Amino acid sequence: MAGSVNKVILVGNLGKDPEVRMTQGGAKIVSFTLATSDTWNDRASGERRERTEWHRVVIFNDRLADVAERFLRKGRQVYLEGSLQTRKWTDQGGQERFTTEVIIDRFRGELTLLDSRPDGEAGGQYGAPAERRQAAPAYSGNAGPDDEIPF
Amino acid sequence: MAGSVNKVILVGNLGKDPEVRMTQGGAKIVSFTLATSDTWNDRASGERRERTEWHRVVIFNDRLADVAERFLRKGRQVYLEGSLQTRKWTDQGGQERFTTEVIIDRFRGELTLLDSRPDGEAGGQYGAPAERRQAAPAYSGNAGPDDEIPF
Amino acid sequence: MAGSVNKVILVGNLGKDPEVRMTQGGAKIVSFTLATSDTWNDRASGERRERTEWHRVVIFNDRLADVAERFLRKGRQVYLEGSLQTRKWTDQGGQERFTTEVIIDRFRGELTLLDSRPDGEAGGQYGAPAERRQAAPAYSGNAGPDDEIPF
Amino acid sequence: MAGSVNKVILVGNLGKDPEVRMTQGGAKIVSFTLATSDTWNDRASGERRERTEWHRVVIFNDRLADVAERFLRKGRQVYLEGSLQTRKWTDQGGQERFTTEVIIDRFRGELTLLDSRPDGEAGGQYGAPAERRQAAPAYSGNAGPDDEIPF
DNA sequence: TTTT
DNA sequence: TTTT
Repeated sequence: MAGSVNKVILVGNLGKDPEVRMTQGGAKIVSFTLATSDTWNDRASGERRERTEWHRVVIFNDRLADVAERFLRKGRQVYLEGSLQTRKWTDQGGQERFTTEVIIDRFRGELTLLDSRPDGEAGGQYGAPAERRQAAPAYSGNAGPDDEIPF
Repeated sequence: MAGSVNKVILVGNLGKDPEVRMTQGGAKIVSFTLATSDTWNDRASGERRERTEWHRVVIFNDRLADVAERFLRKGRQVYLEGSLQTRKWTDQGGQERFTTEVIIDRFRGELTLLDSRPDGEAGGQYGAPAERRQAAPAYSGNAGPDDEIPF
Repeated sequence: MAGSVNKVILVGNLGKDPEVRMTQGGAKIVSFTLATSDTWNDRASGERRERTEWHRVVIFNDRLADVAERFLRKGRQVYLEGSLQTRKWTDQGGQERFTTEVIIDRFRGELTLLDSRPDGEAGGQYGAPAERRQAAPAYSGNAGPDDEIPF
Repeated sequence: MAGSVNKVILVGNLGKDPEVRMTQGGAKIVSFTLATSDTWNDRASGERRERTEWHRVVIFNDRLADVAERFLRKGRQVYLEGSLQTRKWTDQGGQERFTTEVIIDRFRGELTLLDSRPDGEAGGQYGAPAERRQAAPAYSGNAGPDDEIPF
């Protein structure tokens, strides 16, 4: 392959609080769904139409998994970069299924919180835990190692 | 929605010649699969690993559908931008299935051919039709209207 | 040229209200500066460092120039895509100078407002004019033509 | 800053072989100019117009600086991601000048070679050194640390 | 000049 | 399931 690029850029809002799970090896994996929305005027009717797209995001990168666990909550707006990956799995009936996810792993991906909320007004609006209320609410980072992350 | 972004950027190679179909309304739809590839050294074994990801791309934009039909062929390397869309369909057994595609439509998307081949050396390498051999082999365009496309 | 890509993606805040000017031909041109910021821990001292980068953005696209004029104000957070262009000019001393700008023109570019403010709480925070207070505060659009813009 | 993004994506060709220099601290810095090109039909005359844009790229990331030094040559086509940075300097007359560059540093950036050339046909076309002729000609990497780079 |  |  003469060089390839597989990149997704999303700005959207979390549909729910993220799910956190640990691998047997002790690595943290955080996943959530992110909504993006398009609105347009229908050509025929002139009516305003809207379509919401739901994206499944999975973070394998240890550091960004930590950040996601601490700062991401239902409703929060986020900018992220990841790559597309389609995973095969078998359903209860033994049928092959495919699920496409946006992956942030140790190689690639970024996560930036966009709608920082000052302490006072956060008001549990996003179910923010203690950490978020105390920490700087805006975070930005890429998939690099600890000492190379600008925050 | 306080502003959202849904963007995919891919550089890869077509797995097959594109498929062209027409809607009842006479619009052209072109679809193809695009391969991207990652290679890395496994942390444990140190072995070189490779993973190819296949992306399903669908072009609803009339102009870019034309370009894709004329210039894209199996193996050809392309840069493209589109947006993610997951479509629900029902399989033969009546089961709901989901397929995620990269959409280039009248609103958004770009297509740029990267591996232009001068006439002499094309040699049918990509099954290029007459048009491609005669036309300028590198094309770039976005999803805008006819007179706004830079080519 | 075998296909090329020239794309800038920025999320930042306007340093001032945008400037609007008209060409002799009656086209509207809107320009502003956008701040992006990086923070990181210095490797040697461990101190937290910050650097703000200022980007000069110029919108030649009629539709997005209108949107920018109506909705963008000092402090507002925006996502945008454009392309890089370096312009030569001559200073008062007759010396050649170069300025690099992020261009949104009739061919390419996008503009999405990220920090929509409901009427009630906008509070003149961004000097929002009457239009903004009345209109839907979140806007998203690309450089396409009128009837192809999703808003 | 409530989260910001400063990203440039370019696909273009090197204008010259890259320049390599070392800092006093022993870090390698590689810089080059990259051409991107737009062609369009003029609205008034209908004539085909072309404009080439030159981008100044500077790589501070050790690993990618190595890759650039070894594999990049005049004419080579590359995909890269970096961030915009405007640097102030003083010319011989004591006047302040500004230069905008695309930076790939230890925090952010990617570099992917697009026009891989098999050994046989490279033919010194890009002044490829011994390494390039022997090594896998397609390379892709991001700004992460050694053991996290997929190649 | 923004923002946190 | 988000958001406006």
